[in-house]
Order: sequence, then structure tokens, then C-alpha cells
Amino acid sequence: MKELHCQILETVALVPKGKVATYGQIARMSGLPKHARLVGYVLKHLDPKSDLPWHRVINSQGKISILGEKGGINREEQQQRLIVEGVEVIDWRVKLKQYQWMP
DNA sequence: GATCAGGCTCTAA
DNA sequence: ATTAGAGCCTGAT
Repeated sequence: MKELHCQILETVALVPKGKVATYGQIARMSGLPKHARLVGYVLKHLDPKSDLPWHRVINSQGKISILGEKGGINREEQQQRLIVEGVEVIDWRVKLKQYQWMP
């Protein structure tokens, strides 16, 4: 596993249940300020059997950015999981003001 | 190496 | 609120 990936995954794993974080935020907290896109890449290719809360990671507008789905990951899944955890998801959007994780 | 594409972010219109 | 363009970096061909 590459270092960058690990750092990102570790940070993602820290997001508490019932809260969400943005890609940029994750990147910054991982010590990788300019790698918001890499975060997306890593999550996209993440092994499904890993129990990381990838669904708690969304873009800066509070939206779920997934368009198509390939290999066991899709927006419905993400939305569903968030709702189950008590996060309101309306029209693929979340109220960041209320649910964003602020450590 | 060079090139291309990507779950992004910021600013401006 | 939405869209468009530019910036930034890594992973895959």
C-alpha cells in the first residue's frame, strides 16, 4: 500500500458516525493539502470489504459526487448508509452546516 | 518519461 | 443557487 493512500484511509477512518467530511478536508487532515482528488480516487478503488466510512466523505458543496458506479460502489449505497447513521440526505445533498465534522 | 483522466476546490460571472 | 474555467497532483496507459 502506498503511503499517501494509507494516510488518507487513516483519516477517513476517523470520521465519526453521524458526521461527514469533504475531500479537501480529509486531504488537509492527512497532511496532503492539494490531494482532494486523490482522496476521491482512493475511495473509488477502495476494497469493499474494508469497513472504512467512505460514505461519510463528500465534496465541498455537501454533495455526493459519484456519477456512475463500478465494482460495488454507488451513490445509492452511500446515501443509504448516511441515512442509516442519522444523516439527512436530500437530492444527493447534505446540510454541511449541521453535519460536517469539525475536529 | 510523456499523456490523459479523475467521487476536487476556489473564484468569478 | 448554478455554471465555467483554472489550478494541482497522483495513478494508469
